[in-house]
Amino acid sequence: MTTRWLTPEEQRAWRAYIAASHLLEDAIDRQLQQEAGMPHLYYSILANLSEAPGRSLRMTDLAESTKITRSRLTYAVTRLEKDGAVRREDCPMDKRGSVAILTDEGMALLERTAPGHVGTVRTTLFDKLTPEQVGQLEEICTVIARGLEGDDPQAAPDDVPWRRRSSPCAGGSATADA
Amino acid sequence: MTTRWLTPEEQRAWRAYIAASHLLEDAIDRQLQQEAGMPHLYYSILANLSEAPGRSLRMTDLAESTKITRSRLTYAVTRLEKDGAVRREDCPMDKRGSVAILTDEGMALLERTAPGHVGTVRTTLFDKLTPEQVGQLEEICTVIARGLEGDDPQAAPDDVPWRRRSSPCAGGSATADA
DNA sequence: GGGGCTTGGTTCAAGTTTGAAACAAACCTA
DNA sequence: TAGGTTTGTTTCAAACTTGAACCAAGCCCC
Repeated sequence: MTTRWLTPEEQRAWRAYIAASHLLEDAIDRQLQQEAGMPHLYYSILANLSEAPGRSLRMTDLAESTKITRSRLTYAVTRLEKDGAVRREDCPMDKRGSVAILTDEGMALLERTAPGHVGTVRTTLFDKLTPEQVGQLEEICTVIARGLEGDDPQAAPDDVPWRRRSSPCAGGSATADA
Repeated sequence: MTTRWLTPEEQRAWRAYIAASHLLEDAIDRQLQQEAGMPHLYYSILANLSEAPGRSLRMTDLAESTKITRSRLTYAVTRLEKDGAVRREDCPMDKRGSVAILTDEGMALLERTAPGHVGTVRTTLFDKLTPEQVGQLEEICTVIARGLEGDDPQAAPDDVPWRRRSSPCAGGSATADA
């Protein structure tokens, strides 16, 4: 089949998207690097942990919830562990597994830096959008994400339409990415 | 001033955005790495060059148009030069400057791999959106990007509202990022 | 016409990401 | 229950990114 090129509208949208996502990620990374001493991804890892029951999550679940690869997560958690923001424990239910746990120090860091982060997200993003646009953005992103979720490149064409996973190691807590 | 946290709608939008942008970038990077042997950014650099007059652009202009730092670009162009996709020349008008030029080989690579890339952008993004959503996405991203454009962190508070730059070294050509 | 500031680009070290391989524990299943 | 496969995680080397220097070349202006 001959390529269906992008329409002019699609091209404009695509370019705008690329520009916005680069600039936005840069701005947020810079702000967090300055005030929290870590890039956005690392902050998100802490934020995700803070919302999980017991402020802890198995590595694979954490990778899934932050949308990153397991090896990237391993590296990140290793560093966060050195920083004292996270601690690793063996998973009691599954000897293969390990669990990342947000330490009190990590929680404190999060609480201390959350206002600045939210501020940046606000001024760079939400303050620029109307409430309708916020809704539109959510819809658009949700659709895209759904289409790509658990999109293991090596899954057979009409394989596994269902999705797995759920945490074993328990608790109860709060405080978000932004 | 006490922090204005994100509303529930904003939180949902923000999370969806983070997820979508990670997943999308990953999918596109994987596809391009496979079929073009380079990550998305590098492909974009070639695409940007292909559309510039003379298929060439000064480093700073290229960095500006791809929304990346100069040092990142230097590294990328060095690699693309090794690959034979790009060539560097001294800028005749300004002895400090250097110009990146898309080689015929680079152009051929682009033409060969563009269909696959467009295909991915289509199936992961545009096929999932209604025409209205494409328009909304463009608007949203344009606003965000405008707000962040040339956002040198070290620019004085109410400094330089105007923007500079324009290419010196000339020509004429085509073929887009997607 | 020689300082002093700005601009265009590169370099370097430290940090991060990638993807493939390695491992070990868990899960079949005959 | 041994053997084979899958799953959870880490490891390793190679590639990439970051930010702070650095080095010229242009600019300004007295």
